[in-house]
Amino acid sequence: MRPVPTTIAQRLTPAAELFADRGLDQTKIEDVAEATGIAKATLYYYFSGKEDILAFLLRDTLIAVADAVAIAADSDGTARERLIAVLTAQLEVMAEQPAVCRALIADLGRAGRIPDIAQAIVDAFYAPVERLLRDGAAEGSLRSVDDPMATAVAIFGAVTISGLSHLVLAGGIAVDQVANRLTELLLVGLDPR
Amino acid sequence: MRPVPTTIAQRLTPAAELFADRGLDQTKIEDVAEATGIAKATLYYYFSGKEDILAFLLRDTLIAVADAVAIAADSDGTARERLIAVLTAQLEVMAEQPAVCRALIADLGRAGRIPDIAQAIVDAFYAPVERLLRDGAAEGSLRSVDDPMATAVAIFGAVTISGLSHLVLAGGIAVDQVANRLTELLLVGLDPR
Amino acid sequence: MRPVPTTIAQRLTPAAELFADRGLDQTKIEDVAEATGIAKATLYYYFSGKEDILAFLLRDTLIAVADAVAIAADSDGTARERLIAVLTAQLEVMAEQPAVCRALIADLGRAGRIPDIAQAIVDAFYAPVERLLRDGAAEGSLRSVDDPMATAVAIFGAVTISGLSHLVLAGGIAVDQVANRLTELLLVGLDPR
Amino acid sequence: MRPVPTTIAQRLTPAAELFADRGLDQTKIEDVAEATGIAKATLYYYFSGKEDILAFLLRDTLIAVADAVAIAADSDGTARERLIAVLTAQLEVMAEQPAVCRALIADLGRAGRIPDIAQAIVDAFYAPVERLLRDGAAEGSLRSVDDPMATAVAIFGAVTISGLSHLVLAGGIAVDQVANRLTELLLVGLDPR
DNA sequence: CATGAATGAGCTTTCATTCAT
DNA sequence: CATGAATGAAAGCTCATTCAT
Repeated sequence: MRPVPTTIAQRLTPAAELFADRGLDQTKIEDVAEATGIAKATLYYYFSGKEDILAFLLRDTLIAVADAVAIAADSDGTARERLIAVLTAQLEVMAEQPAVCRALIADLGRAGRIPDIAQAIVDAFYAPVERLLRDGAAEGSLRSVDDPMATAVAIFGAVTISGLSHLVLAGGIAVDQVANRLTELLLVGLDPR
Repeated sequence: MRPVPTTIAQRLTPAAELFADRGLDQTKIEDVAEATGIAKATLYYYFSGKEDILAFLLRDTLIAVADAVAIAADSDGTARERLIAVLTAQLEVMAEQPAVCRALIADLGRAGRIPDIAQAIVDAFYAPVERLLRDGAAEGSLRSVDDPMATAVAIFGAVTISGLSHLVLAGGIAVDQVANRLTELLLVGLDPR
Repeated sequence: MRPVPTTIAQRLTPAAELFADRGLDQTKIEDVAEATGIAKATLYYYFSGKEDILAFLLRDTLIAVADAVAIAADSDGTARERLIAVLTAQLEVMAEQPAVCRALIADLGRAGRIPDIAQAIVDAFYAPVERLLRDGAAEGSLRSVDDPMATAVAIFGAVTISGLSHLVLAGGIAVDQVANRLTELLLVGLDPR
Repeated sequence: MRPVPTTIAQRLTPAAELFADRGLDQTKIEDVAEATGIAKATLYYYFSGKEDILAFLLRDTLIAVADAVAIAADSDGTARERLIAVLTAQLEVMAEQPAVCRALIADLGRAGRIPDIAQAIVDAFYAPVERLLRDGAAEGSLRSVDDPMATAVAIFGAVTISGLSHLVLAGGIAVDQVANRLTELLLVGLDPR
């Protein structure tokens, strides 16, 4: 693929909306062309097809997530505190990039099949949480769990589906509120104190 | 739609595999015809199209989930105990119908857009959990949460994404193990005791 | 490929005209559809594409040539007489199927690249002539030549290019006249007697 | 068209290969650009399109043929001797410019449709042979034929198809050998002496 | 003079869908 | 009831072509 000029990359945002609303297959390249104002043939000049455009958008956002998460994960404080910061950071990026995130989650199946993207999901969501779970267990700020990766996956599910649900039903994420509730559920649990 | 004869319904299973593997749009009616051994035109005799076939499969499985969940939710014991039973029941059906469940979750976005199916998801997954959260809070077997529906959504995310992850990566779900880990995460939480 | 029904095969003749006039690439499938009255999608139902349609037509005609030539080659008489009969038969089929033959020769390069067709050309044109050259040399009715295959190729060139030239310039072949002249050139030669 | 600088003209040879191998339509301007190292837009600066590039190459070679043939046709000796010299000269140029010649013959149909080129073919191949046939008949060194032009066409067919066949199958032309065989066939004929 | 970037215009191809049998 | 045959409608993708630099 040719390097995508910023002028093109910037105008691509409306495409995410389209992909999120209708799904990849129900979005015609022509729709993307119309929505972005980029000629169909120009899209093909820079991308190999629809899937490549979606992947480009996802990659971009996943890198943003990974960056924000890395900062949160490497901040000061206990692993417990940093875990909260990480979940909040994840929700924050979802709130900022609603369209791409909806597209990502709604099409999880396909996204997972693009190896590039699958790896980026791991890097942005699973790996940092898993590491914090281990760190927390080691330092005593979090309970030790059997299989940190499996737990990270469950947390990913809780966070992203919650986020998606708010995006779809409420049109946006009240990050602090959602983060608080998720934190309470995941840290304190549902057992009565 | 004409009532689907059992002879047809039974041969439809391979279609779920197809939908799960490639997604609805990447699956041609012709593929379904070939995989099931039912002639293309015959499929059109009973269904209005691909989406209708998928909806038929999803509906079937969602009813199975709803039934199993209803039994678990209405069993004896505290709300806490019944919540565990419900999550286990959900995982059990996922383990029994892996293809349909993969299709359901991988295409969550689209599934949510079929109103029929959206309602069935609510009935099978959200509503019973929400009810138990309320019951548990009332009877004291579960901690009271601010927004039971939001919590139910988070739980749905944790359970289904965990289940999906196991289906895809491990090829199946070790129900008891997964249920135990999820129960621990969701009930006990990650805070050190 | 599906077996092509006779109803379809018969209506295909105008396509040969198109291919002959404009060449394969300058002929749109849509043109073929229009000229034959067969819907574009129906053409794709029976053929894998333009090239396949052309190959079908060529194959058909080459078989006709091969048949006519075989009869001529196996008739009574000396090899010399039968060679004349063969050349005449080749011209006769060219005269009967002008469009396909023009398409064949005008696109010799491409035709030669379809292995199927290349073989059919050998069977219909080269092989029988080569055999007669050998037979004639053996029985004494024809002069013995160094490399009968090379001579067969030269004869093929003289015959087909002559035929093509008449088809294009005169709109048809006066078979007897052309055959006589070619026979004289190839048998008697240009040397003064 | 702008006058083509020699620097450009020289680098054009690989294009002939492309045209010969795939045909004009199956060769993209981009392929030509890549094969020659001349930027696509630069090709458009000097030529009006693909066809024009091919015509340029053909014209060049046809002029070479015409020149070589004119020298042979105007040499000393009987018409019979000069005819042999002409055929040899034709084969010689084919041997020297195999790619262009393959492109010319393989696409005879199209080439004939470019008026410029059609005329050049007549000048290079038909006309000189026809003239020699007439001269030979007049001076008695060649048998008189009914229709010298038709005979010239047949000879053109025998020569070019033989040459093409050797180019394609043997990768080159053993000029003297091929010329000898053709001379024998065309002058002496196949009748036993 | 030469060219990288951008695009308009089409064409092939695919598929969901229908219907006569 | 079930289906093979046929097709309308669409869309992805390609490429020749142009221009600003």
